[in-house]
Amino acid sequence: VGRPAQIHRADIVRAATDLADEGGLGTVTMHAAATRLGVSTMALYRHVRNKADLLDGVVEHLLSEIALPDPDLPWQVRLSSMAESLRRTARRHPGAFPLLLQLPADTPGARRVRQAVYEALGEAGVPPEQLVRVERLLSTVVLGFAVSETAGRFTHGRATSDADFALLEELMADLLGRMAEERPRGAAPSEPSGT
Amino acid sequence: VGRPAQIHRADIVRAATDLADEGGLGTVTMHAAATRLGVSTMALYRHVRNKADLLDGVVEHLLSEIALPDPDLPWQVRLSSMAESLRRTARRHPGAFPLLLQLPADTPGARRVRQAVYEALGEAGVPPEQLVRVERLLSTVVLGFAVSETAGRFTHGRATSDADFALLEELMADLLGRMAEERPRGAAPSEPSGT
DNA sequence: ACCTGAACACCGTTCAAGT
DNA sequence: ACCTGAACACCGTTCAAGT
Repeated sequence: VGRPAQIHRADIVRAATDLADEGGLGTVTMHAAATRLGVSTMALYRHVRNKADLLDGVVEHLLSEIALPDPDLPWQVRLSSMAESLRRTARRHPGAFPLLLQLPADTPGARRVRQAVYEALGEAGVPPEQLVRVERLLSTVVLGFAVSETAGRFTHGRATSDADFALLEELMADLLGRMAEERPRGAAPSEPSGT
Repeated sequence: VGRPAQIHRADIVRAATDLADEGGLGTVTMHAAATRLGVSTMALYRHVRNKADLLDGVVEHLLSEIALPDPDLPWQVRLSSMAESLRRTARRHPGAFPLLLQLPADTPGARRVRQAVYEALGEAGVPPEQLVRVERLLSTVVLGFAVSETAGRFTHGRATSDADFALLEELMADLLGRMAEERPRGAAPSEPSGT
């Protein structure tokens, strides 16, 4: 009656994330995570509902690593820096990252990032009724790129990836220019910018 | 000595694909595929090297379903029709499709589609030394969209997806316009077109 | 040549039992 | 309250054996 917990949910999530990054998603196992924590497999079930819940935790952990930029920076810089932060997270977690593209993005961590994108897009002049749609499209494009870059569909080196991403950013800047016909704002309209 | 085979690789691949589409990738099991074919689990190992090889087969099967358009059609129509065919394949195989984004695209089936895209892009006026790069970017964008649309990251209906995809096509048309500065070809340059 | 039974080392999960 | 041992129903894979 009243034993202090030896492990916490965050420990298990971290162990699972590390396993995925070291050996791929297939090596993420209740047994392996428990062993890594020096505890029996069954002990995990006091802290996570089941394996699916554990993987949700991993996704949430990845999202929490995406840095939100200073809101006082110009919107182009903010979008661009969030996209870079997402790519860095993907590179840090090549095994676990593909989960992001497959789970419905409706968790607190996902909303946190999305909200910051909405604000930048608003300043960019995207009309409010188009915000949801534009964010969805941009995040799909960036996520798809990051997963491809990370999960092995691309085989070339970093320099090529960076150049490709720069081209993708130009494309997205074009989209923003196209969406922001009303409400002119202080941005140079044809500058290769955001997200 | 000399017993006629009861099952063939194609049967196993089809069974695995059906399982994935009905119950998700997690339900694809050597046991389940064998049961579906009315054969013992171990019989499969005469026709596929292991489970990874089976999943490669599934990817190849999906790629084979992407229809290549008549080469005499205008390049815009061809790109657009290949993209639509890919989306249809994704919708037909929601469980298995995400595999496409994660496996290196270096199989005969992948090359077959890629080659057709190269040809269309060439006619669009993309300079030869940019072909590989542009194709890579376009396929990443379309694949990322199709996986998101299919694997549950989006929760809205078909109409919204179609509208989003139309916007994505405009984006890609912008890219082609930007890449095709030399070698003017017979295309209307600002028409919402390809891939 | 093709298929199968038995076996092995692993999975996820539950439940009663220990402290 | 937290952890564990034993147990169950499942995995992928190998190998010797059947026809």
